[in-house]
Amino acid sequence: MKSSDQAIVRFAPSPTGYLHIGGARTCLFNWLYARHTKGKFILRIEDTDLARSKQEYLDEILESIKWLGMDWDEIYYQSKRFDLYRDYAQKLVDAGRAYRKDDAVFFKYDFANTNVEIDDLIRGKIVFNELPKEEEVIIKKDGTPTYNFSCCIDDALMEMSLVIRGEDHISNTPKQILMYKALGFSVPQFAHVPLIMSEEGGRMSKRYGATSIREYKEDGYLAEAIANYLLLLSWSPGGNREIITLAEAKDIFEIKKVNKTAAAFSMDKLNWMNSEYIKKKSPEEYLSLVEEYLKGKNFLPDNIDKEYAKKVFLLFKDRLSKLSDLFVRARFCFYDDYTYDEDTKEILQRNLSKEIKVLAEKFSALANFNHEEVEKEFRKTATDLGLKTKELVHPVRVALSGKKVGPSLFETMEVLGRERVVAMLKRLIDYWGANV
RNA sequence: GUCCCCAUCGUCUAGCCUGGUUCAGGACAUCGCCCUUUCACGGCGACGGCGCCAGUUCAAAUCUGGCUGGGGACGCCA
Repeated sequence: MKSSDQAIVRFAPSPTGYLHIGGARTCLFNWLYARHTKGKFILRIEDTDLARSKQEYLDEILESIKWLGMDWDEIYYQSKRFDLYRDYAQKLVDAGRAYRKDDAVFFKYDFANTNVEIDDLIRGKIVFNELPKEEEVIIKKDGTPTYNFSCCIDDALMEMSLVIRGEDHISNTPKQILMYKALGFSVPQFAHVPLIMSEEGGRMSKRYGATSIREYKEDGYLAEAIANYLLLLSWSPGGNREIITLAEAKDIFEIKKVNKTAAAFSMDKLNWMNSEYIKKKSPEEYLSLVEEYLKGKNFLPDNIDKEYAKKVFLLFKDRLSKLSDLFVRARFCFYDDYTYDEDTKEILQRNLSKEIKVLAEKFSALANFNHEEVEKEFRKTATDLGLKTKELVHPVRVALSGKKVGPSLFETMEVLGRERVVAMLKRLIDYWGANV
């Protein structure tokens, strides 16, 4: 037995789907609690449903857990423990607490023990007035155990000091408590964490955007940001703090501080947090993150100069919500087949062909095409032409990117290079020529 | 239908356990101003909340009850 302050907890995913937001947070809470108490964190794969469990899901779940920054001390597979569950079922049959029928085993609830109390660390005592049925299947006719049964046996045998799981399991708990008692096991403590709701308040579902951790990774969210954001749903480090790493959270995390209220998932806030984490990265870290992210994405043209690409990415670093924003925002730096966005029409209404032509000539004659020189020349030219700087900035930005918004214009020009800048300016002049 | 859980700004939350220090603090979003090369970033500011009704108390966001509202569970799925 471990000393009582060292927790033994588990996360018990079922490989019948990808690791989703809710599961990830339950996992996070378990992991944090185990690490906080210097206890043990067990992964238990609940793959008793042979038809629906898939290797691909298992791989993905494990991958996501690691990606988020967690690790585990032990891992078990329920599919390898079927004999064990059958043995315990047989014990119950022998004791007259269960019976066989149609190859299945039915557990008989002890109704003398109807008032089941749950000792819940988050919610206090929960008392149930009724038990829904008189009996429960514990071994299905195919010989596999049902959830409540295998869950009880494993939580007891693996000596869980605390069962941390979603609130949706509260109603399973009285059934399980009765089984613990029938089996002669001591009943663990429970901590039922609130559910994560969709932005609309209902259940999280694919209809309302990504639900799996994998999808967020694919979309260019950083593991630290996801973990941090998930932590903030139903838990707070206090002191008006929001940005916190797992390593820091581990020191102060208390399961009793998890609140009872279901929290709505906010994509806006996640985006904000992700951008914070991107900004905090050093240029080198950011660049390798982008490189890793772009693998297999087929975004960059084949023979693109790597140094050029890096400069482009750096241009956008502090203004991304997620790495995939690059696909839309930075595309103009790699391809020149873009068209001008619909919302730039207003800017292009005023025909500045003559002025842009002068600017292109000045740029062609410029000794050093770096952003300082470009800016100086740009401002001077605008003034000479009787324009405010910004009257020239807007259309030039559209010329170069097709967009109304973007990074610093002069730095962008330096990165793009003289040749490309001049060519794109001419393209805008042609556009005016064709559209007037 | 039965059982269970929950209830502070639009959203996430601090405060609630141990009632007065709170005409409730922070963050996201929104809006405004400043900076500026547009957006963004940054800075400043605004908007906005203790669901309702009783009760306890000198005093309630904080304690109690009811109501209302939201959520969950009722599979030989997990």
